[in-house]
Amino acid sequence: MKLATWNVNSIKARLDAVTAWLKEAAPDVLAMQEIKCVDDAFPATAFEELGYNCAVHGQKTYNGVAILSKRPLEDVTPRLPGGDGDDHARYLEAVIPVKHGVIRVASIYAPNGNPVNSDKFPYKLEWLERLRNHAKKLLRHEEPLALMGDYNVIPTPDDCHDPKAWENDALFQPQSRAALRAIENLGFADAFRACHAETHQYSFWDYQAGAWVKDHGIRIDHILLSPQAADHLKASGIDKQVRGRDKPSDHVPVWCELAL
DNA sequence: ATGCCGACAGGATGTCGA
Repeated sequence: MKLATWNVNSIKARLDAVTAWLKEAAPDVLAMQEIKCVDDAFPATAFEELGYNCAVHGQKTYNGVAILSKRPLEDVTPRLPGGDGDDHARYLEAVIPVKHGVIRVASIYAPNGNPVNSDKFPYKLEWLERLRNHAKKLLRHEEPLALMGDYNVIPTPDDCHDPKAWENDALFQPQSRAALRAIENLGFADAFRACHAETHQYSFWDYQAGAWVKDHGIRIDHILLSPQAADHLKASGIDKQVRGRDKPSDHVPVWCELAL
């Protein structure tokens, strides 16, 4: 089965781009982030017409995550445990039946965290720690699990064009990178990195300063696979051509293929 | 330099993203 994640930067503004990509890429599951709409405004019908079931955890104007799946979505659960008073819609989890058992998937939109000297940065780090705690519990199921989304973390200097340009940014702080590594170190594989040794492969290019034309990107959208999922990993990729189309999101789809 | 672009809410322009 083919799994994908895509920060669409408003599903309302991106509906045509998303349906076009779904038709050509035909993923079994798509985790979306930054849908920027409430549940009732989510264009579920357009996806149902393409054969997808929808699970939505929306929010007005900001954030919002969703999961599309050709197979049924069961045990749909929004929100990470903990974080009293955190009302951001940044996490959605579901269980999907497969041939022999299930796969559990999550759509993740981690906080940006800028500027570093504001309370947004500790919120980012606390959120990633909540994700780590939850991921640790999920691993106890010893089942295929894919934590997919916009982690807002550049893992290494080789995952951006110019590390100097990012050294003061929340996405590249040592604490942010350590928080992502702490999740991976529980036993997750970065699907793209597991399949590709080449560096400077990006999933985001800023709208500003000609970042796309100059290939000044960063790799911040990741698919983390539990051992039971990674054992079936066949391929992974980044559909960067999508960034060159009309009215693009600033992120592109990242996908992986599992023999499940 | 903290903007450049783009989406949103609302009805001008400030907030947010990364």
